Amino acid sequence: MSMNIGEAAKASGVSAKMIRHYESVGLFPEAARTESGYRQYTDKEVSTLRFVRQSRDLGFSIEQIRELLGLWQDRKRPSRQVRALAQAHIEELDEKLEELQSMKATLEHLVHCCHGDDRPDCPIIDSLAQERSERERRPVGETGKSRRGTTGLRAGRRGRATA
Amino acid sequence: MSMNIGEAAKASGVSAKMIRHYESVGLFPEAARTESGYRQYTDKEVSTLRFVRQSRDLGFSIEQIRELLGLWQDRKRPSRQVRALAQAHIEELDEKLEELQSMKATLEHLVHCCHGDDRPDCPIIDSLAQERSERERRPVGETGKSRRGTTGLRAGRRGRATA
DNA sequence: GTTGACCCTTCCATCGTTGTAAGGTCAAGC
DNA sequence: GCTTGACCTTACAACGATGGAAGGGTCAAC
Repeated sequence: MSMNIGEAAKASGVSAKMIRHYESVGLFPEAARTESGYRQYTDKEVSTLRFVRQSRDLGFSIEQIRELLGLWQDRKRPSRQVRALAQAHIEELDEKLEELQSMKATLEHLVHCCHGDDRPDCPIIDSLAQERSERERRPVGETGKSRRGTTGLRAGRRGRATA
Repeated sequence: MSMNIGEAAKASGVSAKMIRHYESVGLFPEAARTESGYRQYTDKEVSTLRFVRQSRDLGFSIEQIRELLGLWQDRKRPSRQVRALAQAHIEELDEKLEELQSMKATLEHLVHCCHGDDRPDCPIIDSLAQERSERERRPVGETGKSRRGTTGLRAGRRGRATA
């Protein structure tokens, strides 16, 4: 019924490290402690940890999970809110997917063009070295606010892969 | 022919900030300086910056770009090497794509199941709260080395999204 | 009473990029 | 000459989620 952090980690699938981290950023209320300072977890808290883990597995951010937890614990939540959150996340995923797919398509095209032998001639290198007109890059700061990257590969992207 | 960092940034599409950063991590030789310490760039260096930028746009990491730059500057490189680098990167992209697509599919299924109205009943929340057997999660540390996450969404993932 | 498995906190690293702070330089206008 | 503003400099912190290590305390078994 009551367990140390290691056991809670095993039972929930969230590492002890991350349990402490979630507590420190307030995703979790501080756990009860024994006299010697060990954190103690109940089955209920393990369930919450499991909820967090499932959400992480679906790619939700900490902030989104904070909202999801709130909705979960609110028995009167309108399911519309949950659905909207999920829908918004799908759209984020779509943006990332698009960007990755665009990169992949460009790379595949280039790889296809490159004979890949002992000769130095290489369209991949040539393409990377090639100048591109301003028009081929999305202008910087077009929205006024610097748009965050969407792939997670990198922050602050503003271009689009082109062959 | 010779310009300050701001102009080089504009001409290459790499921010002044990042130019300094690339220099500091040794992706670049240190730029020449004026008496007062301002960095000076030639057109040739701007070309290199442009090369870096194009590579970043295709999602190559700094280390990969380091290799690409080496190959670019080696006029005798075998195109095979460039192609292998690109191919490897495509495979990385594929891993990320798969993970994101898996998340998206799960979310879409859940969103589809949720009526999304004023009622609190919500299969999305239910699914997140649901316990999953150990078998449904990839065991931790299966390869001996903790495998790095592939999405960039998060580090150290070990699970797979399931509906 | 020692050993080993666990727990504690704090700091550091990753990755690429942006932001901020606190200052120096330079060219133009007055 | 002096101010102004745009530019440059460095150094530091932040993001996001996680892992790792250092340096210590606790607990149960032997």
